[in-house]
Amino acid sequence: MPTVTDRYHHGDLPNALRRAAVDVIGERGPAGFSLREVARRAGVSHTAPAHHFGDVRGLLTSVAAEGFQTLEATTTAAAAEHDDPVEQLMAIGEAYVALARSHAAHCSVMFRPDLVDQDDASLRTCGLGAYSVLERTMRRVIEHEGVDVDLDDLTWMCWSTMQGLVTLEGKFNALNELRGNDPISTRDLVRRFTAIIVRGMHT
Amino acid sequence: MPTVTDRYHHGDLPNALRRAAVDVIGERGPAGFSLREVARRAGVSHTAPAHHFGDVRGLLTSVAAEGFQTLEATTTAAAAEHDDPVEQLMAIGEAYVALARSHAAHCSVMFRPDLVDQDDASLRTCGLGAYSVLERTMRRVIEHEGVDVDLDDLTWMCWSTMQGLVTLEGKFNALNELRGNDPISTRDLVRRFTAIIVRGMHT
DNA sequence: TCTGGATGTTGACAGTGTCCAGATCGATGT
DNA sequence: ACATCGATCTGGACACTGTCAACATCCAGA
Repeated sequence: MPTVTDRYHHGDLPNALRRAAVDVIGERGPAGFSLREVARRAGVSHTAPAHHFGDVRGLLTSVAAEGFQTLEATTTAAAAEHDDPVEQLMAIGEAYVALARSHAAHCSVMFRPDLVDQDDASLRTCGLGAYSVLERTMRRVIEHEGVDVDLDDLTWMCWSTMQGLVTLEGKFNALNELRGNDPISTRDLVRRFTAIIVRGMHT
Repeated sequence: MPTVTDRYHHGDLPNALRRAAVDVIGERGPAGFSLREVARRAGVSHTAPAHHFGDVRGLLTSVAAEGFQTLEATTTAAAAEHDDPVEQLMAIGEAYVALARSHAAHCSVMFRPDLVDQDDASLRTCGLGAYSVLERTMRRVIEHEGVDVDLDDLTWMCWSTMQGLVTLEGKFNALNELRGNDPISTRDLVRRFTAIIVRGMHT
């Protein structure tokens, strides 16, 4: 009985290619990405990906969109475990930095305009979905704190801080080690940063 | 009389290669970078760069280090134009986002572990130099505000927020446009984010 | 002066993305 | 049942890439 990979028509090649792409990026980084290597791992000819994604950029765009989808899913789930809005905000932050670890390949592509088609409709939709989770929570935080501040400002500041933390984490740890300090928990850092934002929104 | 580029020995090839590399990255993005194209623009054979930078990673590492150097220089100059520590902090933030525009090529490489040798000694030195400018100013802010908070925490939060702002700026503007809002000045955003951090450091 | 090391060149090799023509399959209509 | 057509996949080709080895050129110090 032929398995699904033996057949001329793969069956679900797009998903298989996405998984292979994530593996390759995870091992070699986005710079070492190779479309042919991806095809090889999916057990398919080197031109097969083009029929589904057009272009290397198309495949990476699809990976990025998948990243935003799981970001929306995990942050939604994390927020749902708390009632207090501030705790929800912290949980979202923790989920964000956790995702940067568990899905490093996706995250290393999501904000890279040179690798991804920023105008792709599904990418924009998925990005917006992830944003609205944070925005919804931030709205509740603002109400809970009873302050009068711009929702978009706060939402973007929160996202910026988390994203910056993720990209600078390496340098942060390097400096910490250089100075002989104890290693710092990124989760704790997220909580302290979030606390500063919440306090700082009061006039 | 032969110009410097006519001679067998270029004279200052490393700098010429760095400049060419910055041009290429600026036009094609870090993903479209090509060592041969850089050599072509410098008017030199395709293997010449190897003698100065070893491989492509070496050249990009050098570009990144240069980026940190000019970051240190511009933030230092920006801070020197004010006396009030909080104003200095804001000026540093403005200089940071300005650098992301004026030196987009450098910035698109500085925090990319897959493109750059993070263990390179000169890169680490330059990165530390840029960090210490922000740290010095943040120390003054903390004293000025008379609060008792961890200096490293605040410094990294400030850097994270600025860095996140720069990488998310595109998505931010896209959403803003989608909702039909007026375009937002990134400089104003930096000032508001900084103000939140300064307020939030009070217990 | 000559000699060694730094600097730059040429040629080669495997690997890459994309285009093109063709092969194979599955669903659809008769 | 069967022909057909579009979707899916293959193989070959092309220009381009990074790196290696062997060679050429030049400068500086013994």
